[in-house]
Amino acid sequence: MTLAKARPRTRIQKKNRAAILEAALEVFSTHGFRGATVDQIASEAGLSKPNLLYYFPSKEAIHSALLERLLDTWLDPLRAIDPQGEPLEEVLAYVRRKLEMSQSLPRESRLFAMEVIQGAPRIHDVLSSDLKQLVDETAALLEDWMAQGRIARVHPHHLIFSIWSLTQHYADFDVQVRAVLGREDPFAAAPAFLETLYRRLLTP
Amino acid sequence: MTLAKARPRTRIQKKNRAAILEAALEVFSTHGFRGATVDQIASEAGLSKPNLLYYFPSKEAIHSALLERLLDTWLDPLRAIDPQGEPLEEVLAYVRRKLEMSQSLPRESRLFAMEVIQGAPRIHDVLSSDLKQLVDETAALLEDWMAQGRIARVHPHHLIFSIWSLTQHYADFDVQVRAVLGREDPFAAAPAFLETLYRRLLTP
DNA sequence: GTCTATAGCCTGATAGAC
DNA sequence: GTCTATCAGGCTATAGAC
Repeated sequence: MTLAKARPRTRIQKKNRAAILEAALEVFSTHGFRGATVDQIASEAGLSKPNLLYYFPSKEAIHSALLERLLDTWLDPLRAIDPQGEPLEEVLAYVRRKLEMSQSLPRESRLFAMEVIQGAPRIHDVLSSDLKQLVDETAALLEDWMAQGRIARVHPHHLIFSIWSLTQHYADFDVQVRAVLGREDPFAAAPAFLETLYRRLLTP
Repeated sequence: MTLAKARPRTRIQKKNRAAILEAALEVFSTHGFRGATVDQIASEAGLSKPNLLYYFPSKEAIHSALLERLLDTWLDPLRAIDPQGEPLEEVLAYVRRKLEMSQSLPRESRLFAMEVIQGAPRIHDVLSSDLKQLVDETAALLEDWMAQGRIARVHPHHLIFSIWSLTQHYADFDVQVRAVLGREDPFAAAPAFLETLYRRLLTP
C-alpha cells in the first residue's frame, strides 16, 4: 500500500503519470480549468477515464500537480539574476531566458496566463507571498543599480512587469502574432528587438 | 462570425439584450467559452435560462455578438494614428489610448486574450485578414517615419506587438500585478513608465 | 414574452469484474 | 492495474402552457 503523495514506483506508472500531465498541459492550457474535460485529457493520454482517475483522484488534483511543477521552474530565471554581475547584462540575460522559455514552453506560459486571467483562484496566495517577495527583492537590487547610476532610472516593478509582458506575449498570443506576421517567424526578430528596447531604456 | 441579427425593437428587449451581453462579458472573460455556462450568464443577467435563449439562439451566438462588438472598438486606437501628425507623439498617444482601454475595459481585454490563447478559433480569419492589413499599413507608416529619421529604427511589427503586450498586461494580469504591487495602484505609475520607455526607444 | 418542465447529452467520479 | 458499466448531477437547448 502506497501513500497518496508517494512517487510512482513502476515504469508503467511513471510513463502513465507523465502522459497524463502532458495531455493535461495541452488541454488545460487551451481551455482553462472549467473548459477542460477529464475525458479529453484521458483520450489524449491514451487512457480510459477511470484509468486516469486511478492515477489522480480528481480533475482538480491533475491541475494542482501541473501548477505546482510549473511554479518551480517559472521563477527560476528571476532567481538567476546575479547581484554581482554587470547590471545591464544581467537584465538582458533575464529577458533572453524568459523569451527562450516562451519559445520552448509556450503551453506552460498559457497555462499560467489562463490561471491569472481567471483571477488566479488557485495560486493567489503564492503570488502575493512568494512571488511578491522575490519581485520586491529584485526590485530593490534594480534600485541599487539605478542609484549607483549603472542603469537608467525607471520604476523597478513596472520594469519587471514589462519583461514578463513582452516575453510571454510571444507564447500566449502566438496565434495572433503569427497571423499578423504571415510567414515571418516571430522568434527570428524578437530577441534583437527586445535587446534593443532594453538597451535604449536602461543605458544610463 | 455570424452576421448581426435584426435590432431589438422594444425597450424591454433592448434592456434584456444589454443585460445578457453585460453578464456574458463577465462570465466569458473569466472562464472562456467552454468554461462559461448559460445558466451562470442567465442568472447574472437576472433572467431564466430559457428566457435568455429567447433573446439569443445559442451560447455560441452570445459569444459571437460579444466578439463582434468588441473587435469594432478594439482596433479604433490603431486606426486613430494620424499619418500627418508628429511621429513620436502619435505613437505615445496610441500607447496612452491603449492603456486607458486596459483600465476602463479590462473584461473586454480579457475576453480577447482568452479567445487568442485558446487559438482564436472564432476570430482567426479576422486576425489574418483585417487585423493583418491594418497592422501592415501602420507598420509601413512607422517605417516611413524611421526612414525619414523622425523616430529611431526598430522592427515596426514588433513595436506594435510591444504596445499591445505592455498595455494589455495591466488588464489581463491585473490580479498578479496587484498581488505583487500590494497597495500601490498599477495605473498610478504605468502611464509614466510606458511614456519613458517609448521615448527612450524611439527618440532618434 | 416569460415561465415550468423536460429532453438528451455530457460531466466527474465510482463499483466491481478480471 | 486496467477494463466495462454505471451513477448522479450539470449541460445546452426545446416544447408547450399562460
